[in-house]
Amino acid sequence: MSRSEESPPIDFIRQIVAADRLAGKNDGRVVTRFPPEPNGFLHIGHAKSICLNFGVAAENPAGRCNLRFDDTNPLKEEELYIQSIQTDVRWLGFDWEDRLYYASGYFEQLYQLAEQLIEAGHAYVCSLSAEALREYRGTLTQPGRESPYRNRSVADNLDLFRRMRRGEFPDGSHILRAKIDMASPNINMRDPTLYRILHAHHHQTGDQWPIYPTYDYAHCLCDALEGITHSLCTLEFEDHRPLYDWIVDRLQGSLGNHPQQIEFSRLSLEYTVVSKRKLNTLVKSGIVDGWDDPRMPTLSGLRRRGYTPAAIRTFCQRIGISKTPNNVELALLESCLREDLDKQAPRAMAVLNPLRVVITTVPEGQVEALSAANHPQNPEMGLRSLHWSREIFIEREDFCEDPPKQFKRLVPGGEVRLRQAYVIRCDQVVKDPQSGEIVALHCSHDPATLHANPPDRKVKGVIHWVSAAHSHPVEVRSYETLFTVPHPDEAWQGDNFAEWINPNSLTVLTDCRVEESLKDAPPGSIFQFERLGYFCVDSKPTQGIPVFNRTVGLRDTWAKQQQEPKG
RNA sequence: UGGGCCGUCGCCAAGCGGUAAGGCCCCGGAUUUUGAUUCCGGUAUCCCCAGGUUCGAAUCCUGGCGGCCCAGCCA
Repeated sequence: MSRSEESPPIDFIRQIVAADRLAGKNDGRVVTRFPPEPNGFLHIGHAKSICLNFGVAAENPAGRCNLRFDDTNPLKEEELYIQSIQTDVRWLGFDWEDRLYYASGYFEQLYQLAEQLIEAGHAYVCSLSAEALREYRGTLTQPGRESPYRNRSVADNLDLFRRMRRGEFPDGSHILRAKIDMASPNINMRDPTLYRILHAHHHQTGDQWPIYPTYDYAHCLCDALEGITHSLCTLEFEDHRPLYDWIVDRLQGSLGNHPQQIEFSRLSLEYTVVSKRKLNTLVKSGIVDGWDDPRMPTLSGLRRRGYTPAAIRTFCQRIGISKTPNNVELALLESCLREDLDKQAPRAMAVLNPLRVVITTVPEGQVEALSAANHPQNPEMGLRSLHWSREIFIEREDFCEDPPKQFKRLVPGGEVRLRQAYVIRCDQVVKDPQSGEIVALHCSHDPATLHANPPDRKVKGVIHWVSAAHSHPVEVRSYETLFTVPHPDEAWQGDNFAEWINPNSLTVLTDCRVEESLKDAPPGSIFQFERLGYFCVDSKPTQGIPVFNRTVGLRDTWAKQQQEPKG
């Protein structure tokens, strides 16, 4: 565990957990769960919940966190997601050991418990249509009305419910409802639906069930059945807590424990959306390449982009846990990323927009081996070799004929250091006679400057380079945010999202060169291209030249200065 | 005009009646063969507003204002 992950901050949830343990509540046990619905890929918002739930468990002696698929809606869920979710949670660095559960694994128990509720007069079968049900519910400001089926006898309810289970009724013809209070100011308490008829194939239970429990009914009971002590969820479930408690209270005799639901605010991140529905729209509309497109905030997208699990964990720790509505700046995520990558990533040189440079002082055919440190601060990362020869490439923007003030790169007649190599001077600029475009530079090098600075003069600039003959062609994909506005969730109403899509979210550079040591870098491996940023080898197989994804740029104070209007 | 929740620096976020932590961003400066990293230093007399209680309030009380969530047989 890295330094930045040493001491998790004590947020209000951890305070409650600590106080409960001190008070001896739940015999000191701390059991949490991460309960995703397998209807999409996990994203950065889920990471917050995963880090919280697994984190709280890990911080407490004998604490445990279960992974439980909340699979009560077969219409929306798929086996595919079950696999990807497990991959992502493991990748993030968490382990549920042998505690992998499914809400569907409790279907029989949930059914029996429902019969108990009916027998105790707490639930009834309602035969109102969906539309009628809506009318009877009332509105935010007006109370609802009691269903005409509300006072069916226990025997009738039991009979009907059993027949629902046997599959005797068509979808939508009946539901099982809790008998609570149609006049409650909390709409969730107006006789909420517990079971619906759905003749649908379930990815886990097959065609065993023609009825399925709702979230409100299943979630609290699964928690209780698993011995969850602290059921952590996002703020929108706050209004459901009275129902959660109501159900568990009615069935307490059969359950034995009563988990405590605690809500925290969900993550919202600048310039991105974190809603499965909206992410799905981006995928379906072809705006992105898939759920793992490097621009997506999904864990699979972030992984492909080059984000590390440690960076995401640190991020989740730094944003904290609270109930405040938030919109976290991208800068914080990127800062966590750079912090981790700076330590981890071996350095290398790559030129994204090559400009040919002929070193006239190096004879044709001469090659000199140079060695370079893989990390400037960490000698343990070793050395690699580079080859110095007559023709090299430098970055086009590292040369300027008419430089702005403070420009410390290469200019006509001026000197710069080539990183890990010699100081060169630009003697001649070669232009295309037709277009006037600069096609090459003729430079001379100072052979005394390999590991030493010239004693008689100061060379301010250092630029990166690759040997023309020894470097390899690669494609580089550079990314920007998917949206042009910092709060796309607010702007995105209905299907107007196209107007907020950033047309420059992907830039493909096909004429890049990387140094020789990167020739066979495996997919997923990540490097710092010096002076440019962090880049990783794309993990999707490609035919043709290798593809590098730009994970994130280096902090660039020069670029920032250039953009700013003077004064 | 129903109910629930939230409001501390540009963005997160501590604070739990004793006189505003920290991180990110930002601004200086030092070191640097990455305009990177690292390192120093700076940045809320004030905590949505207005009253009140108190020797003392961001923390307690009252009243406002602003924001978010809820009317799926979704989760």
